[in-house]
Amino acid sequence: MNPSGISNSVIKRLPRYYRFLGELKKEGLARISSRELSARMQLTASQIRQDLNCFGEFGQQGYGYNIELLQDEIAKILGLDKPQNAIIIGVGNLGRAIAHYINFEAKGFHLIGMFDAKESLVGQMVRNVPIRHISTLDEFCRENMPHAAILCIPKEVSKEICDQLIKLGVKGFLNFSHYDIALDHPDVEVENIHFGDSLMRLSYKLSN
Amino acid sequence: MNPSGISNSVIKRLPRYYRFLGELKKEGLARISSRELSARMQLTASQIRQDLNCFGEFGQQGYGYNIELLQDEIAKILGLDKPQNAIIIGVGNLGRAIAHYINFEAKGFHLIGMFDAKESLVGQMVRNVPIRHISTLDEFCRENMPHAAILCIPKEVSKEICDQLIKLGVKGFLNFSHYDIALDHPDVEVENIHFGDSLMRLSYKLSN
DNA sequence: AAAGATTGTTAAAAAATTGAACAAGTTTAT
DNA sequence: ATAAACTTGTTCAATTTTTTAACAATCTTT
Repeated sequence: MNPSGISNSVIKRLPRYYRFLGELKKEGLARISSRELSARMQLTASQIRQDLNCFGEFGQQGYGYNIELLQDEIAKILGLDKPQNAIIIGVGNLGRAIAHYINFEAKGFHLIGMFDAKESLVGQMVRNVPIRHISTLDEFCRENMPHAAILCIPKEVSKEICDQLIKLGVKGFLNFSHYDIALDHPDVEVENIHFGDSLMRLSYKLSN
Repeated sequence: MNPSGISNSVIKRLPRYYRFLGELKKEGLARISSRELSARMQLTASQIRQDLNCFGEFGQQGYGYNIELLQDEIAKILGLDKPQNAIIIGVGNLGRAIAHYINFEAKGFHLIGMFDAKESLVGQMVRNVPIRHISTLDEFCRENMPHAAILCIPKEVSKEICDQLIKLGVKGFLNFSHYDIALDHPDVEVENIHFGDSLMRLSYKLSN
């Protein structure tokens, strides 16, 4: 069990609930029962009720759940209603794609800066956010206090930047590098996305 | 337990073992014991021995593991020694970044094609692979038999393309879209990467 | 006011994961 | 050559996690 008292598998499922509820809303539906939702999501109704019950009582007997209301509640649970400032470190192909591709506001974050070591990139705007030189990171963080950093840099430079960011008060990382942040900094929240690992697992599954 | 008889958590750890062994090799080391490796990876020695024992006996009493040999064995387990043909569907910011950023050959795949619906992209080369028009997908697949597809397209078009690809014999997906492939096609191998979900989980962790 | 539906909650069952222990076999040092 | 020090593969038990089933309480609908 987590420090929070909520198991990891529940937390992992939350964004999916959020997404499905968004779709139901789009379909114009107003209410849904755990049984209907379970059929759609390929879960058991029991599991859905239990998952939600970790955080409160959002349904009504005989009625089910109000879709919009439940989605809002899950948004609150996920903290989406209080966006946190985030910066992107590394604006190569990946960093740039992330900046373009992701709707940060809808995922609980507000992108306030991008940093790279390449002088030629400095000053460029991506989605109204300017690329700054990595040497200005300290100053920027002291002034703007980002909560989270998205690491789109190679493993080799990750440790140094991480140390720096953590000293500056950054508490969370979306980590695309293969540097093991959590191992060196157990006090910090990390979400890892490792394309390579995912591909290797796919390779495994296809080979066996 | 999996069809294969190997638990998911073991499979999830395999790429990390592979990476760590690669680093040890780079450091010029030739052998390592489960205890040393466990200290580096923040696991128990027992777990490492048990994980490896799922696939065979790769160590020697009193000696430990030969690093290069063990890495090779894990490569074989992951199927990295027999690269599978892969295609990228959707060459927007994300697809392009993936194509540039990932060393497919090192992860068990061989990138043989990229597809997009935008005429203006057709003919462009990315890493020596040409972008083709999505209308030529059928023909291409029948001739080249890709095993895996990397979906860098929006949810709305994913279902249709998936159906098409599966009919054409594609067995594995690296899925960046929010379409639930596994739900409609339980017979197919899928690795999901959902940036949005990861960000929301990070938001949750930072808010609680 | 009765019938039907569905939640929140509890408790049990099942499954997965972890950790400790040790015989058997290797290596290293003397 | 021998003994001491290591380290694996493997087993077993313990723990934890996850899932499922069940039902009283309560709401909705007719």
